[in-house]
Amino acid sequence: MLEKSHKFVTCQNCKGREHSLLNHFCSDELEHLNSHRACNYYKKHQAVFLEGSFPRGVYCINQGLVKIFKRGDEGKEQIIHIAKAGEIVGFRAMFTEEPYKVGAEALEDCTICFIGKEDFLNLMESNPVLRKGIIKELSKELADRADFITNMAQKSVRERLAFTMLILLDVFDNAPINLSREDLANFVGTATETLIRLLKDFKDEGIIEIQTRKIHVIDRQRLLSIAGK
Amino acid sequence: MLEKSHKFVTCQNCKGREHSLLNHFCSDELEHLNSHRACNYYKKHQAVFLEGSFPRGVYCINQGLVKIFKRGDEGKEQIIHIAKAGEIVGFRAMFTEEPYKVGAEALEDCTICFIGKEDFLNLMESNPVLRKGIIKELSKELADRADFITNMAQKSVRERLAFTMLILLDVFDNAPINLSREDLANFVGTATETLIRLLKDFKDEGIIEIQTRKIHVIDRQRLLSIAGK
DNA sequence: CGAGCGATTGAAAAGACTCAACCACCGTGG
DNA sequence: CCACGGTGGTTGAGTCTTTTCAATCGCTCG
Repeated sequence: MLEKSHKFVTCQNCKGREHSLLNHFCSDELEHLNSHRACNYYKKHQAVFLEGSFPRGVYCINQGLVKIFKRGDEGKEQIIHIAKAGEIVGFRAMFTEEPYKVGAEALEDCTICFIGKEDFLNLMESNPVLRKGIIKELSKELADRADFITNMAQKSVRERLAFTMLILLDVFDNAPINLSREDLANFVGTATETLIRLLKDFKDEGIIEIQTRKIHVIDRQRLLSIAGK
Repeated sequence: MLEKSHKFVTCQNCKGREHSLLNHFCSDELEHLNSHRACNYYKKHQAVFLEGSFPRGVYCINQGLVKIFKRGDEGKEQIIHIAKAGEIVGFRAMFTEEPYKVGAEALEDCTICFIGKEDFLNLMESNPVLRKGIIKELSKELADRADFITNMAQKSVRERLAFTMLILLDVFDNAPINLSREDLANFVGTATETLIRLLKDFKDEGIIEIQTRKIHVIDRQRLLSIAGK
């Protein structure tokens, strides 16, 4: 279905937009935005943009999940963020005028709209609300990452796993978490084997249920207390 | 000296400004900026702003170093950044309209100018170059933090120490690094004891020289290769 | 039905942390 | 001027977490 449906996506009918940075537009602006965008279909595992390449615009997720990650020296991925419908990805590097320092890849089949750099910058120039929204968003993410850094530095893998699962609960809208063990490990920042052992612990403690790949969170409260704070 | 000198600080004579976000102003703008600012003296260890308090403006460092840190659940600090002369600190939380998620504290005696929230936002509103500079800065820091996260997740303490020392080499303008062992450990993200042991290793390997508190980097190249990348 | 990749388990080793004790430097007050 | 107390720095030993490596299992897709 999704393979074709991207042809019918518009800003006007975009579900994600309501909760996004682009939610305040009047219908004229919306039409303008809509006419400067092109929707594409991305297959699971397909790259949205590559670490090291130059930004040509921004990507607005209409449907699906996209992981934002960085490769360490040994090639191991560290997942920095998982973006869902409504989120715009790839605009940070655009502002720095440097190549992407992170990569983005579809975690599942996605429909994603592209807005060219010029168009997007013009939009920002003429639209103070969008501008403020973006600045606010950048600032929020900075705070999130300060948190992330602190967690990485001070928490055990078990605590970080709990913390990560809480994030994923939100990303997956309380539906079962559906990620490869490797991606999960790369988000938590641990070895895949360690992650698997800890998942088993959580299962034994009745915090989660596991269906091969899918993880159901049973006891959210418990996760909160393990994650600390 | 410094105790009095803050009374004579102006935007016009501020050394740091040249390399800062506020470097492109014409003399009229500079005068305007200057008249909306107040310079204060901060003693070593004095708080610039507190985690949890509400931003009332921004702090522009005229002289000295300021650590930006976050407390983990057990109260241990994680240093996120060390800001030096010319840097503006505390504007991120201002944009989110939420309390500070990090704290800031003088690492040495400092002179720091304060610009009120309203004034600073007005300045941004009327000055597109400043605005773009800020957005660019926020984006750059996001990329830096993605790096930081990846380092934390994937590098050994030894590698992180090398990486951190390279950052500090810049912060201290290639002068000896002068931080408490605890602060250093809290920047690297490790226990103080572990940090001390690793410093000794570096010393034994001829990479650094230690004078009680001060650390001289002898072999920058070596640090680069240990840090990886 | 077989190949192959992702998931899982086990055992051993390494890295880092904790705790406890000790040292050294610095400023204070007698 | 020196003894004192305190903080920050250093060292050692033991422990625990986490990683690594190797091997096995079991889906899923062609």
